Amino acid sequence: METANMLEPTPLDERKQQILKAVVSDYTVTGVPVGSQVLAAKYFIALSSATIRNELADLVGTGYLQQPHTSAGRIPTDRGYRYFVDFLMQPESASPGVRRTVRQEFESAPRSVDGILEKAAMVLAQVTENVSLVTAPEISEQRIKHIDLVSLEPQSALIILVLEGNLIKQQVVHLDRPTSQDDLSRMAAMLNRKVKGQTAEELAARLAQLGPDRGEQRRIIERVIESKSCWNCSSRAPSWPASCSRWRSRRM
DNA sequence: CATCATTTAACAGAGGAGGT
DNA sequence: ACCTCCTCTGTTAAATGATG
Repeated sequence: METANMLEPTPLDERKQQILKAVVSDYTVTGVPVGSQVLAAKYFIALSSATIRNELADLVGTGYLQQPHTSAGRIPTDRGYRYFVDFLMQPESASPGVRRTVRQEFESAPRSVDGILEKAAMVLAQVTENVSLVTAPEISEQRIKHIDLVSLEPQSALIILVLEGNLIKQQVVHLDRPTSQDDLSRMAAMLNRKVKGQTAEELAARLAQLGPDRGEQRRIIERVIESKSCWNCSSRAPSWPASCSRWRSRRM
């Protein structure tokens, strides 16, 4: 993976896009590096191989293609495949049969996140006839949109955490002393000012800066970090459940 | 008409495959 | 190991087309 190049796609003009598309298509079928003459003969009859070589050299320069050795054709890089999938590949619409299967399966799916993930993996494997892996979003990397604190009992409160993408997490926190809803609301307002837009990592750094005298605040921030680190852990005993890691998938 | 950008053909060199 | 053949590349000068 060329991580440095994967960050931002370099814009390509129409012809470079068509050449990249042809290289990826041809290479995925033949498995051999694609040369300028092959491209000129099969895909770009109106262009000379020399013109295509110039374009290929530019595509190598921008990191979309690579050359195994000096006298070989070009093969797509990870970045090239990424660009192909994101911008050049024509998505195929699902057949009526597949649509029917998906609809039926999800109508009977459990309502829990875990159940939905499991059902998604099963349906994907069924319709593609391939092994499938599904994972929940990486919540720990998502930023906080809003925090709310609701009094449950004098010494316990519910933390409601709204994350990017409108994901909502809830956690119960035990308080050192009886605290009114007014106090919790003030604390929530203060927390929103301080932690809004932060990730779990940034939150942990802020936690380290808090003095020992900020007991309640510290406890709440700790709970927020715990909430963000797990997709569907229980509100009383936060832990990473085995089922969370069982389904992992990545975009291509 | 001059200038600039693009495209093309031709050439030399690099590297792989196969034969001896 | 060496040679030959083939394929492919990069470079360069010339041709072509667009623009002011």
